[in-house]
Amino acid sequence: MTNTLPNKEKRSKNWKQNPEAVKRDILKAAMKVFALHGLSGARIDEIAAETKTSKRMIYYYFGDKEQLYAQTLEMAYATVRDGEKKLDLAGLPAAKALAKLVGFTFDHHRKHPDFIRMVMIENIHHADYLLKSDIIRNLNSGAIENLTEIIKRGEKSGAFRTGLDPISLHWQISAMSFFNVSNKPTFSALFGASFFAKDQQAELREQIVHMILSHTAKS
Amino acid sequence: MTNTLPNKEKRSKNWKQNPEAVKRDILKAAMKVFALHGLSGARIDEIAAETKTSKRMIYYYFGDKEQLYAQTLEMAYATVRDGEKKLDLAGLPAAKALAKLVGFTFDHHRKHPDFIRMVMIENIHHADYLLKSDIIRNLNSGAIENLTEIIKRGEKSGAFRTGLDPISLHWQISAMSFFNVSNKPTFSALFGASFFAKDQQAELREQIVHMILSHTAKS
DNA sequence: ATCACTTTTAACTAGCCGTTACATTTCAAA
DNA sequence: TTTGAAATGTAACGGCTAGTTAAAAGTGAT
Repeated sequence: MTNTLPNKEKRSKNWKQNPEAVKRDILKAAMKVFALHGLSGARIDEIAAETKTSKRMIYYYFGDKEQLYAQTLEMAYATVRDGEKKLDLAGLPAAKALAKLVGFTFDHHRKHPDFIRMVMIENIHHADYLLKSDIIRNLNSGAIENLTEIIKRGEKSGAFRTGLDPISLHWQISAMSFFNVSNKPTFSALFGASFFAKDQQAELREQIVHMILSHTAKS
Repeated sequence: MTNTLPNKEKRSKNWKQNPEAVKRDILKAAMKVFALHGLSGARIDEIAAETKTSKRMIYYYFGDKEQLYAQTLEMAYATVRDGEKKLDLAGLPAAKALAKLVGFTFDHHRKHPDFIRMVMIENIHHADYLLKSDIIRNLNSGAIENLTEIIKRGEKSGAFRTGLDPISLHWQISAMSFFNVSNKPTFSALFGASFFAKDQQAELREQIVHMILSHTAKS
């Protein structure tokens, strides 16, 4: 090991060669193709064709297909969780905060179908790659902390019934928001695509908010 | 076309060669492997190894991998929908009937993870194969008819609020029952496997029944 | 004995992952 | 300014996997 390695942070400032950008470009292309075809269905050549660079560079930076997939999954979680940070619930009373959170989650999932599909694929693979990633597990504690805080406020103010479990609540919100995107193809094939049209989705959104709120409200 | 075809029903009685049994055997093996690895991830050799017969017979009876997958999907839907027919809601008042239906669906999905995984896989493929299958589409009208009937009774008796949509209701029940199985790997990787332990699942089941009932009840 | 249906054995072939050879460019450091 | 490591491009290839098929033999009704 030589200790005269150039400082990567400094160097990247004025470089035209930009390894980080190339990596991002590859990950973006990989996300597109993996989300479309799954891990085994995706072709490295197709991913390469979607990049500005070449297949050669994929192996140069990521080693093999599985490692590329693993890092793509990490990126997918990171970007989506990053978007969730923009939600600010601080000033609101508990019920309002929860309503906003549910609605936001519903919208957010709809806006990120590729992320949903990555999670679907990961479930097909029994979460093998997620389990290997320390990064992803750390990202997801935030969602629960948010809910824990809201529940606490709601119990104290008397708006919520007692004994609510943040993980169960998160599960319920996730289930309906996730299913709405993940199962759109089969559901609309069986019961009609109109269910996923704009106005029907707006109504569904309100129903879900209502379901969660009436479930958490003091009876 | 020769009209001297032997009567297949009669023939199968004393035959040792039994094409129907071979096909069923293949479909069963295919279901196992497709559900485990997906369409592109599944290996014909692995499917063949799971059968009592050989790889060649798969092609003899099913043509190619895609047709085998398509028929496996049809079988998956058929068996599961068949199991649902055992549910009898005739004598019950609407609210009781709905509660029973929700609980049953939750249990039924849990009992058929391979079916759930086939549907997940089909969603990854944008329901391409489901759309080609007339058989499957016809199978699924039953679920909606059941709900329509329950809603009608509930509205008439005053137990339910008016304006309930059977498809929305079916969506809500499906979402939570489906997600519970489909996303078990990632969810338990992120938030702990204890959530899927026996007692916690029983509690979740009750919560879901409660959510649906309080949502349909007259406010 | 015939003939369609069924089954076995074994091979073929295409595609795709992964690798490598080789040349060139970029930029920091000596 | 020379040196050298890191980064990129082009192009080809090799090996193995896995889907598919050829050919021939077996089975059983008529």
